[in-house]
Amino acid sequence: MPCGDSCPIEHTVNLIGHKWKVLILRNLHNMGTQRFGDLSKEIRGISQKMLTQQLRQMEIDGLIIRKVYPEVPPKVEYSLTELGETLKPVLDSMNLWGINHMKMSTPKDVEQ
Amino acid sequence: MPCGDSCPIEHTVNLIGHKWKVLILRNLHNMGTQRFGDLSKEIRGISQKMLTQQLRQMEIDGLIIRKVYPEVPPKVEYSLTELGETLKPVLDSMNLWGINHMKMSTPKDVEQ
DNA sequence: CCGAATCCGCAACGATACTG
DNA sequence: CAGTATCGTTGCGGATTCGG
Repeated sequence: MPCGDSCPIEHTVNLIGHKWKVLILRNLHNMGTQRFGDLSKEIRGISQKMLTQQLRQMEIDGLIIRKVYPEVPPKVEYSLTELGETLKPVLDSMNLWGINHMKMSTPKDVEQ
Repeated sequence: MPCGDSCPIEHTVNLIGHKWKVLILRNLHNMGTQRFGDLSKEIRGISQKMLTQQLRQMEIDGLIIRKVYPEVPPKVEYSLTELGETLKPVLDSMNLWGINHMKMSTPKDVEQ
């Protein structure tokens, strides 16, 4: 992995070119600040380890903010940074494409 | 495991929510039809196995077309399908985000 | 109790060598 | 040239455990 960021889209891909990251960002965009448990429940299919791992990396990359409340029971909230907010057009385009090209197994049942 | 196409963006992610797929699509978009060796050289960092694997899946998903020339030496060309072409807005938004937020000397593009 | 860390089994991945 | 085969390594999911 010599390069990685030689092209603009490669930079983007290195930050959000991962299935779970996109879904996490989608959740934070739609729902706003969310707790770990909320994300875990909403994004069913993701393991706790994967969720933690991706959240940590996205925090390092400056896409999200991790706020820990030193309380009992533990409470950790995740929210988008300004940089994370700027990804909205990308998420929107992906969402729009999904709407237009999803296999309509149940006709005209496209909820949006 | 209802791996999810319950949401539009999940459908998109299931098709192109992978680092290499995005880069492959980017190449086919920018360069047009390309041979296996071309993709392998342009997308340095990807292994042949990974390239083959992702190309096969994208062919199954109807994003690209694989054209084999029954010759010696072998010649295989990959190109975008109509469906694959429709992903251009998504790739463009990712590329645009990369341009605006890549850590480089874009003087004052960072403002939005 | 919630969020994260640990161990383990398995699938994915990279590098190399080989084939048609 | 365009893959396939094999192998060693890494990454991931699941269950369990820790820690506040």
